[in-house]
Amino acid sequence: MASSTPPGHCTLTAAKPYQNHHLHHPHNRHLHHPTSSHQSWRPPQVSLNNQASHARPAFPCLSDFSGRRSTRCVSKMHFGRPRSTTSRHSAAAEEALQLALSCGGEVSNIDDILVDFQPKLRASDDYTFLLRELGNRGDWVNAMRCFEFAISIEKRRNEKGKLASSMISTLGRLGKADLAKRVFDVAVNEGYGNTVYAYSALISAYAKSGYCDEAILVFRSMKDSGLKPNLVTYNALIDACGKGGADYKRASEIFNDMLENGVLPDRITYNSLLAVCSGAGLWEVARSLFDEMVHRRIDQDIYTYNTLLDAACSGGHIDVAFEIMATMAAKSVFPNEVTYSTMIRGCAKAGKMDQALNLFNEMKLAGIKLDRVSYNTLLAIYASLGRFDEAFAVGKEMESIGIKKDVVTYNSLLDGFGKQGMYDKVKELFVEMKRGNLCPNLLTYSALISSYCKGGLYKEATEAYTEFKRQGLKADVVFYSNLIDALCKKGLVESCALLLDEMMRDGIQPNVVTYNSIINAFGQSETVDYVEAQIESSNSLTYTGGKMVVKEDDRIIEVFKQLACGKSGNVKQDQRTRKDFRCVLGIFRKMHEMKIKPNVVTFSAILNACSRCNSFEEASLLLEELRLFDNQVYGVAYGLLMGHNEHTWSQALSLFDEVKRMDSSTASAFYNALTDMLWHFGQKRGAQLVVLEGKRREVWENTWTKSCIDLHLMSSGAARAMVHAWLLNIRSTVFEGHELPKLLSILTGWGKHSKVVGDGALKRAIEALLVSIGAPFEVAKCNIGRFVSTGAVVTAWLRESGTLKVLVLEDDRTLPRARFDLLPNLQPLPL
DNA sequence: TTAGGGTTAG
Repeated sequence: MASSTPPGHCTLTAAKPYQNHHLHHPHNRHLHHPTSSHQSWRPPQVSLNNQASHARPAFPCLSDFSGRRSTRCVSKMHFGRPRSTTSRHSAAAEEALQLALSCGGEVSNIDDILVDFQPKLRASDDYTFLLRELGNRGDWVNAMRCFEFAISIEKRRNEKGKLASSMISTLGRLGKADLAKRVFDVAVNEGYGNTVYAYSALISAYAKSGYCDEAILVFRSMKDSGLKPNLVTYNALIDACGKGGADYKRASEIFNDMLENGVLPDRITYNSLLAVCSGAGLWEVARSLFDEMVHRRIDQDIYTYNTLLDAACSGGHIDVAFEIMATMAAKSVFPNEVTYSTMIRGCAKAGKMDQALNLFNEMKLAGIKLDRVSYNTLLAIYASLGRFDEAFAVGKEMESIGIKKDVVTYNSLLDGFGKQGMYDKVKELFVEMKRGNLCPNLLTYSALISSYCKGGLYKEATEAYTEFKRQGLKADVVFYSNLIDALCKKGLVESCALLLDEMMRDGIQPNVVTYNSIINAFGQSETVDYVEAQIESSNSLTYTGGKMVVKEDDRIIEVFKQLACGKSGNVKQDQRTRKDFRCVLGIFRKMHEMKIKPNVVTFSAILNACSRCNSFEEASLLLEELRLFDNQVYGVAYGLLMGHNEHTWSQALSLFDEVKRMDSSTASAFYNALTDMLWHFGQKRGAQLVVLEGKRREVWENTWTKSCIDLHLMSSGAARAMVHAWLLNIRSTVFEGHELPKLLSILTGWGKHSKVVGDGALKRAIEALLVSIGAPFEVAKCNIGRFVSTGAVVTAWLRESGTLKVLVLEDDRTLPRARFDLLPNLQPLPL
């Protein structure tokens, strides 16, 4: 029977792609000890060690069945969020600011204003106000000018220190961490920067730019200087752990350090810890922290809730997120525009577009004004769906209320048009955004270059990449993964191997997404020779966490040039299967070596590669070998493939329990891949059992009624197994003496959900199946994605003597003999 | 000192 808890030896966690740790006992064990002091509490612990403390299974379990589908990194941050301050500035400072703002940001003007106002401005308060306000408007040049002027006239060390801290934090908010460091260094050298405030501001500046290592170094040097970190310092440092790669282990170490040093955590500490969990995909830990906050009587605020909701949405728990959102008002924390855009994005990611759009209406009804991000979120949803008219309408509405399209708006549009293969439109928009003086960022170039590669426009890709480098932008793991995926989808695995090599040379560690893209390319690739050699030879290039080999030339340009010339090797068709599978194993080994945990997507990718392979021996050998890495996951796939029903099924149910915790699209991809593989190799009964288990667990929404079966979210194997099950189900209705509905429908869609838009592969597979079993259905006149029949015709067919035989599925292999009597879930289908 | 934009399966 299905168990609600995973087996003891199984550690399926929800960690971010670049995290390799396992999480032990995520639930906070201190919740039941109300008398324990802060010092006795520790945040839920994470271990970097893969070895669980409890008994080891016969085979290790190394997969990370993370349901997390996206990551957050600092490049997404929009800098310069205005800061609300309780200012102690004078009316003269206000006047000076207005004057500075009205004269267009010329440096000479600000100098004149500063000189003119000098007699009226009051020490650090007024200058702090001026430089902060200028900074809030993005004008860091004049803010610096103002700071330097104030420092030059100020004699008191204390006041100079205040100015320096303000300048550092202002630069930090603007993402100018390097400049902030320069200000800090000068301040320390000149004897006014050695304060907790200056150090904390610099830590925060590094945090905002995602430089966690640097923030920690500053923290250490602060301690070395004899300064005692305070609450703000610790909070900023924990924040750095979130923004610099969602490192929960580090965050919890800092938290412990904080407690040991007698600094009590506050609401912001918890909010920052929650943000780390959200970024790391540690939903359960986030929930424990939230409970801990309640228990500790630390008030929750809108940040707490919004971060918690983000963690829930990112973990695929959109229903839980709605439940939490519904409790907010009772705590006098009212959803704001951030709450809504978080939830809307969560819905959109989970494929619940109707709910996402409903939330927009709800937001308007609640009188919450849509802001820049809300509009961009809505626009991105439409753009991602290829609904460009609606996306542009949102853009217009946004502009009509005075919010200009920004770089995020354009990034969404570029991405959307790129995904639809509308490359001319991509080019046009890129020109338009530059004409509007918008500065393309890493995300812009990532979308642009990947789109061009997808479209085979390598000349354009080269140009865009050259421009990207010229801007001084640095590629990150997502940039590379996106590019690698685009090339993999074209079957250019050779080029991907080069890029993989290049990114490691550049000191960027590939993550599970990078490798999953490469695995996905197998079986549909043009060539595998080269990648195999690369995977083997890149042993010496294993990432060590620091800077790696200094790059001599740019291999990305080289790759594009080769592609533009049409140079990509080919391997004879008959050599592919064997090599492909050896390669998948090689990649798996490499991931293991690099401590990159395969996840559920890896599993689906491998099974899909098996489904593209015509050799049962090769596929079973691969799965058998993969059991050495993770027996729970690959043991189930292997067992079902081999027809080992007895123990496999109970293992499978445990695995399905794990999958149940993930979001619906992740879960359905898993079931789709598994059933496809089983169907492909003739394990049709097994495929049907899996698909029915998926149905029982509501993996696909509203799969069937008596009159209709909806297959549009299924793979062809899953759909075919499901059609058999449905027909057997309605057959039992007929034999029980009930009438079938007048009209029966089989929905396949027309390929909207397939990788190739309009491909219709599912429809063709179902059509062939219906023909082969003689089912009397035909394509509906008004909907090419629907097969229809009348109840009477289908009843007559179901009553025919030969129908039952064609509907009941068998496995090609059943070793040993299945013992259905022991397993209630394996009861034969109702006949 | 804390919250909402980009990559894999489908």
